[in-house]
Amino acid sequence: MNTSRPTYSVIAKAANVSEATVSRVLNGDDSVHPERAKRVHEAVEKLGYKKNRVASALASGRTNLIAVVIDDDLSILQDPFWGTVTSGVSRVLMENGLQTVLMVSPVGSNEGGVAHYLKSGEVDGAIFFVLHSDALVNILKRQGLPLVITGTPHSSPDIPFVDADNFGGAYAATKHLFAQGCKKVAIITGDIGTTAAKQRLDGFLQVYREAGKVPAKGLICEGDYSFESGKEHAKKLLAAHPDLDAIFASNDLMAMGAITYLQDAGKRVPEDIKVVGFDDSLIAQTARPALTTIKQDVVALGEAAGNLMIAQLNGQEVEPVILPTELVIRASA
Amino acid sequence: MNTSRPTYSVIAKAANVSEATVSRVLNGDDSVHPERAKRVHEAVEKLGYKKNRVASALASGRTNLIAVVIDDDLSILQDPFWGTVTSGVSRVLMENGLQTVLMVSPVGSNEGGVAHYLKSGEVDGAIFFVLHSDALVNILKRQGLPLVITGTPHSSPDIPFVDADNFGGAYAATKHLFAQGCKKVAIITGDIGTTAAKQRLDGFLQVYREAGKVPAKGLICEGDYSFESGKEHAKKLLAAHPDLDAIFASNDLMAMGAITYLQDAGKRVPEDIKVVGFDDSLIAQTARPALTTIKQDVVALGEAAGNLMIAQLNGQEVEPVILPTELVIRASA
DNA sequence: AACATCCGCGAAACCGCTTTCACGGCTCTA
DNA sequence: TAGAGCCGTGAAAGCGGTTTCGCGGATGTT
Repeated sequence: MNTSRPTYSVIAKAANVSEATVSRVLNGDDSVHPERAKRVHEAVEKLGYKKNRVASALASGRTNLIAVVIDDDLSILQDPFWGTVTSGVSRVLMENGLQTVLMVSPVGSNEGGVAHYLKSGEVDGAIFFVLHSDALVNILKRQGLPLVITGTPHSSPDIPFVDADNFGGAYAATKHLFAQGCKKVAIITGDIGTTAAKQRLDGFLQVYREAGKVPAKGLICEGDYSFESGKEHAKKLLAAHPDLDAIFASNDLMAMGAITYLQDAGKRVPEDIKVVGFDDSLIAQTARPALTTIKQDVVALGEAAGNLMIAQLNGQEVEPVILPTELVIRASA
Repeated sequence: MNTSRPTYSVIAKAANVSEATVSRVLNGDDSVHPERAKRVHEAVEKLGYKKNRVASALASGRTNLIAVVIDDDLSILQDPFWGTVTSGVSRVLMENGLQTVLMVSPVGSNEGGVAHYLKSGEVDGAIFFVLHSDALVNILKRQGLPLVITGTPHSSPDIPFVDADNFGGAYAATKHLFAQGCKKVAIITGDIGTTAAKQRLDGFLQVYREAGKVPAKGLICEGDYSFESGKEHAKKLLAAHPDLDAIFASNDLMAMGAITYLQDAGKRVPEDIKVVGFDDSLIAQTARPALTTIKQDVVALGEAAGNLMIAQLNGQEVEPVILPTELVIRASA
């Protein structure tokens, strides 16, 4: 910055008031006489004044920065899911005069760069994605930092979170397969360390339970959300259960992996084996056959997270938010 | 923040030195006697001191914040491409002690929130993605803000940028199709308002030129990077040119759209018509047939952008970076 | 031995805004 | 009409670092 910008002192002189008054006017304190307020506004306008947010942050203790912490390595942003959530968050925050600071890094220990940054009071709040451990979150909570978790936390009941209705989605997907007449329905779960994967498995099991059955041995496989893992488990499933007639995969990518293997193995989808995914991502629409899947409103998820943060900053009590999911029937089941 | 953290004054007392010395030690000024520096470090360690970055920013004029500006609406982050670039940027910046401030918003005018924010000196630099207009960039440039553009700028020759070798990639893709014996090769370009789309078209044309031919009328169509647009143009192409034997699409999504239409129209890919995409995104790998495409190292793109920013902050002269692209041969061509 | 240099260090000003505090002038009550 | 209570306002003290400036002593030069 070579061109120095005006400060309060300049504005104050131009408007013939004190700096304190300038501050009051610019922060919406209505105890200032309208006439003087008007003079201040005019001076601001005329001189093209922009408040220095850093100085403001130092003096007030509010930075207007919210951290979005993605507790994972970089590859995670290649999944459009988190990119989309992030944009939702970012938009809501921006509308409320807050900026989004993005931190993509395995949080792991409580002493890494991210932890350090969050604890050093440079942000007014933090929104976590893909939380692998509650340790840091609990520490921050204790420090009084407003927090929101996207996805269901493991063991921190008192931290506000937003999540999709994983259980309901998985239930609907599995129910749909049963309704199509499938007898032997398998599930490929996600990384079972995540609560979402667990909830989806629960939804799946619930359908079996209501039908008075239990899934045969080997029909429950633990994947890791990757294309390869879908392929691999489809192979194992088909080998162990030649009469398999449906697979519910915990995300679209694994569903695609499964379909790829099944087709290579000479099975027709959906005629021989039906497949349902989860997420309704782009690949679900471009796949052949187009993938039947569970749609989550990902932008809404981000917006909900942002709104939960705003509410907390305003001192409101907040409740966890569970967003509905929806079965999207396409060609694969 | 209820728990108040120690300040320089506390550290200074504990180490029995002045605040100035504490500052010097913590900023790596090696003119301090090792013995006293050691005392400072011990005090810092013992008291768990963390520097307040806001105060530091105010005093030094450096915020350690770099804006990543995506000049588009939210939907853009649903394209994993930008998410991936962002992670590359973020990692490099973080390694250099900088934080990433994400701003997803159509920049458009020079007076919106983003413009305001950038001009108010709260970031040490800005990296732009998907620039639709050079107006704001030129203003910021004039203010002396370090800038990096990801993608080739329209008309700002003096602003450092990073880009993939679009021309070379398109050239390789088209050349490959010719080498496979194709006679009638069409192109579906991206939004021709973007420099990348233009460069890809140029690469395509260059191959024709070298072969001493010109593409027949109607073989060049302008798409918009969407799946639908790929479908639509494939339809038009096939209608106008029943003997078409290859399509080069400017991104994978349009390539997939084209393949989808061709297959529905009873054409076999690659036997009847070969298709090449661009990006090597996830769908290229999951597609059936797997898509032959041009791979760009997207993470490297982000890292290059980050490094260009770091270099500028260090006062180094920087040159634009063009990253190589690579033909990935799969099943579709 | 006398004088110019250099070096490590602390005092203090400063970055630009926020917020407390107290003061002068007014209105209100008894 | 004197005392209490309000209100709009400015002076000034921070917020927590960074950086300039100059001092005292050690070193180097004739």
